[in-house]
This record gives sequence, structure tokens and C-alpha cells, in this order.
Amino acid sequence: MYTLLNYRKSTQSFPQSFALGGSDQKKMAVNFKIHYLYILEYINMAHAVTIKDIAKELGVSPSTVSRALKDHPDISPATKQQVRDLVNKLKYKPNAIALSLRSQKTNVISVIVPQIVHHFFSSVISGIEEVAQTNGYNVMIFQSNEKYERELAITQEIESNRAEGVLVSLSKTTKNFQHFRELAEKDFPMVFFDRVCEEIESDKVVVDDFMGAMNATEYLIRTGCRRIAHLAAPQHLLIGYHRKRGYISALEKNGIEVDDTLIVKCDTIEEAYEVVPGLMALEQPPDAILAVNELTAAGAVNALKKLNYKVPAQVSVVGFTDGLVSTVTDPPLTTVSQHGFQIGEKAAAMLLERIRHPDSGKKPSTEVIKTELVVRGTTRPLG
Amino acid sequence: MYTLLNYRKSTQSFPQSFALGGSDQKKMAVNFKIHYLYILEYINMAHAVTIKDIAKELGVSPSTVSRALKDHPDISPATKQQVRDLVNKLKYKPNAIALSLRSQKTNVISVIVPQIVHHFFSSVISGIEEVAQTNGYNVMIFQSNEKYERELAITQEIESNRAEGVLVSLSKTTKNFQHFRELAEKDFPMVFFDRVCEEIESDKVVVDDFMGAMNATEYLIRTGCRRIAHLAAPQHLLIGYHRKRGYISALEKNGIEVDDTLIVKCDTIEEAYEVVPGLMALEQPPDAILAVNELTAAGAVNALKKLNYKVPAQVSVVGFTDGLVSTVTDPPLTTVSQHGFQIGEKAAAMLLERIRHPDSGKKPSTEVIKTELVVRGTTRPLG
DNA sequence: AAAATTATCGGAAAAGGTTTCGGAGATCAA
DNA sequence: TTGATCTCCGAAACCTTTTCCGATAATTTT
Repeated sequence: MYTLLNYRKSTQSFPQSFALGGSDQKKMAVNFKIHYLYILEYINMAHAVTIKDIAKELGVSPSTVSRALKDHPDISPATKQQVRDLVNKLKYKPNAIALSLRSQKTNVISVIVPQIVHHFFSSVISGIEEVAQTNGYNVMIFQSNEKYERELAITQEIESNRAEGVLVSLSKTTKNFQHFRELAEKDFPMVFFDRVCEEIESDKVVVDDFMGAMNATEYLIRTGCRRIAHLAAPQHLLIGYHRKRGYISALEKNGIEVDDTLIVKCDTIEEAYEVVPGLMALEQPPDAILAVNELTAAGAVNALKKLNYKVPAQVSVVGFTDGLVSTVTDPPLTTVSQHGFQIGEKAAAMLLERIRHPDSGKKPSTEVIKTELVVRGTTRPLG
Repeated sequence: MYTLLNYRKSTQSFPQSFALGGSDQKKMAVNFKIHYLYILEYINMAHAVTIKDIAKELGVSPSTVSRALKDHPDISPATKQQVRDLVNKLKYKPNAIALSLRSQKTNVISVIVPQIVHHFFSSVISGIEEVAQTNGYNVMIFQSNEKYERELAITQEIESNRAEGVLVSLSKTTKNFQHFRELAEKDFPMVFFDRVCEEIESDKVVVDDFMGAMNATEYLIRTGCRRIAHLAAPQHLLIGYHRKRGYISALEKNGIEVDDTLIVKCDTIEEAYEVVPGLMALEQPPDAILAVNELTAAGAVNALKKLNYKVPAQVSVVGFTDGLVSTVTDPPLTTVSQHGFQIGEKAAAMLLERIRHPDSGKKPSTEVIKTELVVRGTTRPLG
């Protein structure tokens, strides 16, 4: 590639320095043309057309081309037209890299999620992408795969890439937040969503997990359930903590004793298959299960059916995360909807606000997105 | 921000040009110090630390710092250590934008998908991200939202951003392929996956939809089904076309007449709820359904159960796309697994190959990823 | 006719990092 | 003392675009 570009330069000066006499002249000229064309074609592949190419071709300076494209009044209408024509012909596309270096703006925001392959996270990303797109920003996606080391490397990468801001949902294994603290200290625009970091003062968008769990639990109580089990997420994750707190609050508010044997750490479908039979084998088995996510809830339903329990007649089930799964189970799951798309929209909007007004002096705020209990078939009808 | 940076320059030359006499001197010096510190602090926020800052602080040139960081033999160990120490202290991160402009390499590949919020596509993205990451590339995601106009704009954006390659799955509404043809003519590294473009010579990764559908249909036949319905995708999409062809081939191979009333365009869960009752009301209702995706299959199962058909005793169901949904339905769905992650891996690997060897002269190839019939509960056991 | 204005364009600098070329100084042998 | 060699480092080029500051010629005003 490089040699060919050099070659081009020397080839361009040929017309002046080259001369042939006699009968060979015509033949050589023909060879030349073919050769030259071939090289030009080759260059097109390696080297995207720049403003300089346009300028050289038109015999004007790069600055003139730039101004012509910006419709600057200093440029004559004739020149503008020439530039526009050649730009269309050569399909010139402005070099965003050069623009970024010049303007110190990349128009990129980055997103760190644990896994894309989760309906909730892909919904959030979808919401982010939507808002970013309409505001002229591009989105760079990074997966931590729930690994702290990966998350650390990603933050370095994001700084290197000079993204203008970052949206983060924490990995499960992250217990040291120094990498994010450094960003925060530099006033790097940053918004946490869903799995947020409590120790860092920053904008956050969270699901109202407490109210979500409380409402769901109260709904179960109102449908007559009294021994409600909770399949909980790890408690070092805020969402796990808040959901459990909401669950307990609902019980206490309604004068139901909290029974620790009914609260089990269980947040995957496999764990559900293991844990649920144990719960049902208790002396006083539960008559309802509040699961911390959709898959776990679906697993619980299936496990119950395998144990010949009727859902919801004998045992009700409620899950978090309203995704595709909830609609297709039998019976369809009653779930706490988290409005992933909306979370993404909100988080992106907050980030853009920070990017646009870095000196606003506004205190970091935490936006709480209301949950919604979507009642389907795994809970009994009210009264 | 800008004014402050300018201000800094003028402030820096103060020590030489500034002189005060008499009693004012001390007071002014104090004021100055405070002023200066304040500005420096301010700059830290706006301006990321560059190689120049390190150089200035150490009293060496930027090139020395660069070489020290690259462990160049020309730099003394003492200088190297000094540089490393200050780099860690000031948390210098190389400016990827400047590097890209200089090296003409962005280390970015772009992905265009119709929607992220589809298990299949997010799996593919996950596979792409994995391969890209281990090869030092970052991934930029774009959603066409099944809109041609969006897809067109995205290709422009990708060219502007100087991504080194692009992975594409076509939008449903795209019928003009000029934007991709332009890229292909420039030899811009490009790999289509899943929803590929037949008219363009380019690397492709496709699911073996024909064999997938044929194998699934044959499996149904071997379990004793004879009237097999097909819920099909639109036929202008290759996947829809191939799956239907595979389905028909299996029937013909086994001497079963193709009945057009059993082939219905239906590729969403809502349509399944509408279409299935109609099929079952036929004079000769089907004893099996081959659905074009997972959700449609799940919808068919639910619709059948509502009509009091036993699945799979009376009607078998097979779906495409092996996602989360398949595992949680009751009974769990027998599906044709498409190995989304693997498709992503393969497509990304092919793209990187093209990026690394642009002049290999290798003809575009089409990689076919085998499907796999994952037998679960919605089909009867084999003989 | 001289002066001022306008129209149109070019040159250079700047953004940040890498690389190449070469220069300055020290050391050592002839 | 001269020349050669080695160590260490600086200056400048390069990538692309935009903007500021001139520069030239043509036109208008006085």
C-alpha cells in the first residue's frame, strides 16, 4: 500500500520529465495510460479520498475546498459548484478522525454492559442507541462478561478512544471501583444504570427495585398468599439488596413474619431447578415465589409443575425483568417490568446533558424509573 | 474551556516577563500562585494529559517521551524510569484519535443489525465482540431498525468514521443495494451474515437454512407426522426462501404431497395466535408445525394448547432460532439451533482476515454454518 | 486618478502522537 | 589531535480538517 502511494507521486511528475522519440512514442504512451490507470485504481482501495485530492484535482487549495463545502461566502459560486460536483463524483466522505482531532469532539459515547445477550441489557442499549443517534452520536459497545479485569481494561480503552462519555452497568465481580473513581475525579461524563455504584457520586438511573419488589409482594398477599419465598440475587449488588428490602417491607407492613428459610440466593434457571424442590419439601412450604429475574421465575414455574403443583392455584410466581420469556411460558409469567428501553433513553439523555454542559455545576442526580407489575397467568386473580 | 487554555499560555510566560518593585512584590506573588493553581486545576478537567504535558514537565521533548514509552534503545534507563513514573502519576492515556490519524488505522469494526433486541442478533454481536476484542479491535454497533433509509445513513457514517470493516445483516425493507455495492467496489472489507445480499460479491456467513429446515421436517416425518404445516417468513428474504425450500424438499423426498394451504406467511407471535386456529380448522388439520422462528413456534404451542390439542401427542412443533425462549416453554421447544455466537465469531474472523490481507486476491467466499436440531419436548420420540 | 472596498483564494498553524533524520556531546583508539 | 563510535535526544514531517490572517486582483467610491 505504502509503496504504491509513493509510486503515484513519482508517476505524476512523468508528463513533464518524460520524452520519447521516433516510432516508439505511440506505443509507450499507450502502455503508460494503462499503467497509470491501474495505479490510480489501486490507490483508491488503500487511500480514501480526502479534501486534498479534491483540491489537487481542481487546482485549488484544501482550504478553498473546505470552505466551499461549508458554503462559506468567500468562495465563488462557480468554485463551489466545481467542488460539489467532484465531491459527488469521487464520493468524498469527510474524515471523522481528522475532525475529531481538530475539534476535540469524537461524537462517540461508550456503553459497558455485563452481557449483551440479555433482553434487559439489549433493550437498554436499544434505548441508548436511539437517543444517541438522534443527537448525532455513535455508540461503542463493550461487554465486561461480568469480569472485573475486563471492565478495568475497557475503561482504559474508553479513555484512550476519547469517548465523550460513558454509560455503565457494573459487572458482578467488581468490588474495587478505583477505575470509575478516576473518571469521576476528572469529571468525565458518566452515568450508571441498573447496577450502579453507590460509592461514587455520579448520575445514575435505577429501577425502583424496592417499590417493584414491595408492590409485587403486596399483590401476592392481596391474592391470599401468606408464605412467600424469595429467590434473591447476591446482596452486594444493589438491585439484589433493594429487592429483598422491598420484599421484607411488604411482609412487615402486612404483619407477616419474615422467615429466613424462605429467602434463598438463587438467580439462574439452573439454581431454580435445584432450589425449588428443597423449598417445597419444607414442613411449611411456600404458597408463592418472588424471583429476582425472569428466567429464574420461569425455572421455578417449570420446577413446580414437575412436582405436580398447580400454578397459580397452589403456588403463585412473580418474576422481575419483563422480557420475551415472560410472554411465552405456560402460564405466562406475572412480572415486574423494568422498562429497559426507557432506562436507556433516560441514561443517554442525562449523559448528553453532562457532555453539553460540563460546567453546569449541577449535582449528580439519581433518576428512578418506576416499575410496573404486569399481571399475567402465574398469579391468582385479586379478591 | 477554550479561553482558559489560551489564558494558560499567556500565564506561563509570566515568570520571565513580569517584574514588580517595592512592597507590592510579595503580595502579587501570592495572588499569582493561587491564580495559577486554579487554572491548572481547571485545565485538568477539560484537557486530557498528552505526551507533550509529560515532556514539558520533565524538560525533555515529546519524541523522547514517546520512545521511552516504546522502550526504544536510544533512551537511557534513567529517563525511561522518569517517564514511566510521571505517566503513572498523571495517568496518561495515549490519544487513539491521534494514533488513528497518523497510522491510518482505527482499530474499529462496525456492525449493522436490524435490531439488537433479538436473541439471535445479540448472540452474533457477542461472538463478534469476542473475536474483535482478542484481536485488539473495538466494535461500533448500529441498528437499522429494519429501515432502508437508516441503513443508508449508517453506511455513510461508517465510511466517515473510517471503520476498517463492516459486518452487515440486511434490513427487511432494503431492496436497493447501491450503498453496499459502493463499498464493495472500493474493496472495503465487508462480511454479510444471516440476512445476506445475493447480488453483491462479498464474504458471507449464512446459516444452512435449507438443511436446517429439511432435517427438521424429516425428523417430523420420521416421528410419524404426515401433514406438516409451515409458518414461513417473507419470501424476499433469503432465509425465508431457503427454509421453505428445505421444508418442501423433505416432503418431496419422502413422497408427501406439498399442500399449499399448509404454508402460511407467519413470523410473529401475534400472527401465530391468529393463523394457527385457522390451520386447525381445516378439513384435514396438520399434525405438525414447522415455524420460522422461536417466538412463532412458542405462539403456535400456546395456541394449540388453548384449542385443547396435546403437544406433541396430537401436534408436534419445531421452531428455528434456539434462544432462551425455547428452554422455558412448556413443553420446551424442539428447535433448529443457529449458533448465533459461532456465526459472529466466524464473520468477525473473516472480516479481520480481509482487513489484514487486503491484497490477498482471494475470491469472496460464503461460509455455511451448520444448524443443529435440538430435540426437546414439542416433538414425539423417534420410532 | 487615487483610495477604499470587495471578492476570491492561498498559506500556515493547530489538534496529538510516532517516526525518521540528524546533531551534540562523550569516550576511546590511533 | 584527529577520527570513529556510541549514547542520548531534539526538530520536523506526517496524517486531515478548519480557521485565522493575509494577499491579490477587480471593482467601486471619492
